[in-house]
Amino acid sequence: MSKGEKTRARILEAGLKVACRDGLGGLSIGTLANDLALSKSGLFAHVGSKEALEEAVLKAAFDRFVERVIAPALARPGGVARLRAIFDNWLEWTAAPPFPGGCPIFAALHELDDRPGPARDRLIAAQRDWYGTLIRLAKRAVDDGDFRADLDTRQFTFDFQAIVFAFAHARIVLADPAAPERLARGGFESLMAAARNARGI
Amino acid sequence: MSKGEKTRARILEAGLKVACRDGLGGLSIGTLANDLALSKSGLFAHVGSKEALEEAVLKAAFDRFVERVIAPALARPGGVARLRAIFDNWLEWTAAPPFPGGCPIFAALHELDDRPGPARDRLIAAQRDWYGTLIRLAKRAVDDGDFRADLDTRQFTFDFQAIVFAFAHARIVLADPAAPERLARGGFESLMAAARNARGI
DNA sequence: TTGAAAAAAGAACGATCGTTCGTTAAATGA
DNA sequence: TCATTTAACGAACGATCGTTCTTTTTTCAA
Repeated sequence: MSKGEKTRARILEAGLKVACRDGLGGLSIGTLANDLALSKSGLFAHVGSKEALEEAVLKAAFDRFVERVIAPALARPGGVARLRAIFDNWLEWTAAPPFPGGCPIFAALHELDDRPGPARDRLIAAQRDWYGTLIRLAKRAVDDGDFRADLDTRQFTFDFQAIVFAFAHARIVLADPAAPERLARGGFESLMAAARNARGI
Repeated sequence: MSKGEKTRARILEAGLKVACRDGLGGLSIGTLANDLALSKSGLFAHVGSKEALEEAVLKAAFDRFVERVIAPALARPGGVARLRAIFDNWLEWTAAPPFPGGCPIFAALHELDDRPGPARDRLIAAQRDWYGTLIRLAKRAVDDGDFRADLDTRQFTFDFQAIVFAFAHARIVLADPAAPERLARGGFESLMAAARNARGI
């Protein structure tokens, strides 16, 4: 790893931190350079442009999400076990993202949803992949015989995601710090129970 | 209505439009003044400061939400009818907020969640009120005899909100434009069915 | 119609933004 | 060790940011 690559990694790490707290729009080449004890132009040379920096930071967020949420879950056997692991990991990711401040991907989604361009396209494509992954896992659970054969896997995925989004919201809003997780797990178990095969699992 | 009041109303309307598209952070006194064919200083005199402008625009968003989502629903009789009306209105609000670009309140929540201050406090307080309103309506539905007596109204409210959040997300992400509403209504009917009194309604 | 009050304009401020350029310092491979 | 590539710096740019003044125009009531 050359010096340049090392510096770039430091930049993306610091950028991810800022993005968690203030979103992609909160990124500033000047303040980022200050944080890293670099000159503005020195940092600029590494990233090429503000837009490229935003994209690189977003990609770093994706990589982290895969590493923390998806990959460990896919190591589990079977659809249900993987779905449960994803739920756990996702909740933890939401409660404690790479850096304090909230999920950077979720923040980017709200920042880019009305700013057409390649960054938005890439982000939406990634979200569709995510949808697809969850649907595939639900189908797998059906094939495993753990979920009902007539389960609407799209609806299941929608409801699955809904719980996590509401969890993220409740964490910000509700006064009782234990409530969000309790509510999210309550909703999740109901969802799983409703999806279960009649014979139970 | 004096001239000043009229101009201020125009400012807030235009500000709300910008906030829907780019969030509160996207507000700029300069560009806002340009849009309204005003001078920067002329507009500034009306709002006092950037922060005050953000707060005023956020308040305008709240007022609009009450007007479009809450008030019409509270005109209905009984807890269930009001919950159904709120769901319908909220979905429509999410799909077509005052101006194109997404719910300004939701966007503000993500912008302010890590920026302590009176604006954040007011926003969170409003969200708690909203939670409280939904819980109260669910209790009302229990009292009406339409919902199960042992219903966990907090869990119901959590699940209720979850569906709308997932709807907002799906609208941005999913390719099929009809899918989000279909999924949201599917989830909602399941939720209502599970909450219903055994005797049915 | 006149005169006070309110509204809007205009110019300038310090700061920060992303970006470009030319130059210096450091790392790297032969 | 030396030559060359790479990394980082420093200064400056035009633009925009929120804000503060002073001045001009408009509104509105007596």
